[in-house]
Amino acid sequence: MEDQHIRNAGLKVTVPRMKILELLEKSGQRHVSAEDVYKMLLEAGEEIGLATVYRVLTQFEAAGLVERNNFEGGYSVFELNRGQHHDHIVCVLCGKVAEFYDETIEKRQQKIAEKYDFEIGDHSLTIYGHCLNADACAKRNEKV
Amino acid sequence: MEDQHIRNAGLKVTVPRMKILELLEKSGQRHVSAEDVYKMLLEAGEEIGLATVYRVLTQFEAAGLVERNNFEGGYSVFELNRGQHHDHIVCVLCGKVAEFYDETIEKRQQKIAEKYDFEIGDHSLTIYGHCLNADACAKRNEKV
DNA sequence: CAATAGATGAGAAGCTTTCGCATTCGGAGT
DNA sequence: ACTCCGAATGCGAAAGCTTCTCATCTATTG
Repeated sequence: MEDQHIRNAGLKVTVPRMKILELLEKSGQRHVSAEDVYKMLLEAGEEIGLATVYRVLTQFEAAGLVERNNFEGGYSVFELNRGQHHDHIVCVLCGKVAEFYDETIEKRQQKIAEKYDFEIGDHSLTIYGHCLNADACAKRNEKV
Repeated sequence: MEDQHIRNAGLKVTVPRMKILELLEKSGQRHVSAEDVYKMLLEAGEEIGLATVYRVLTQFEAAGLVERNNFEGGYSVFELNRGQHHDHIVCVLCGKVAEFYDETIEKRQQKIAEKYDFEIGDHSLTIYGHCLNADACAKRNEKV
């Protein structure tokens, strides 16, 4: 159950925390921002403050429940930590994110980290590019 | 000459633009923020506005003169585009940045991009980790 | 050297995120 | 169930980075 995850993190099981965790589970592979979470919960009729969303997401991150990614755009996005490590490829134009796992890159990455005296943490590698899927990207191009 | 670079970008050759470009050249491999540039120029006795620094850096980026990186920390850092492609490994604690180039990763990266219908642009890949160099990182740990 | 389109600086404003504080709530012990 | 205390919440204020507005100034062209 979700409440155990929260309890294990040393946090009290509260309505906002449960709702946020449920929402992240429902979001699947989608990467949501704090604002997204806030708005979705408001629309779902929940009474919640934006500050709480930020606080809870930060706590969940510290507890390893969620992962935070700072892609281009000036804000953070979050996704549930499902235990299976993966990296991201992000479109710098439309913000689209795909997840991938590549053993070769994983190994080379490790070598490079050693060489430069780094230790790789959880979320570690992001490829930036432009996605060629016209739908999403075209829209952004017009705005920019 | 630097002024030709600016001219080629379709921009007027002005004092602020020249000073910013010179400063980036002097900064070498260091990754500087807009605020850094602003303060350095002020200290050097230049009369310049922060808004101008942001504007010029954005224009230089669009012109391919500089590269912008959004590492963790909530702000952008810039470096001169020297034509030689490289990627970054960044310490999420102290912000230290190292540059590297790895042919193997470069190829795999390309494959992954194709697979997910992406096109890789200029600055494309960032590895995040913790640097093990006690000096810099220890300082940040105290603050956090 | 004059005209004009473009660039600048200063401050206001925008956006994401954090902080401070009074109020409310979860959960351990009775 | 009841009480109590520390923890959590929501709100508004505030902080940090970045962009916008606009009046003034400047680089370029003829």
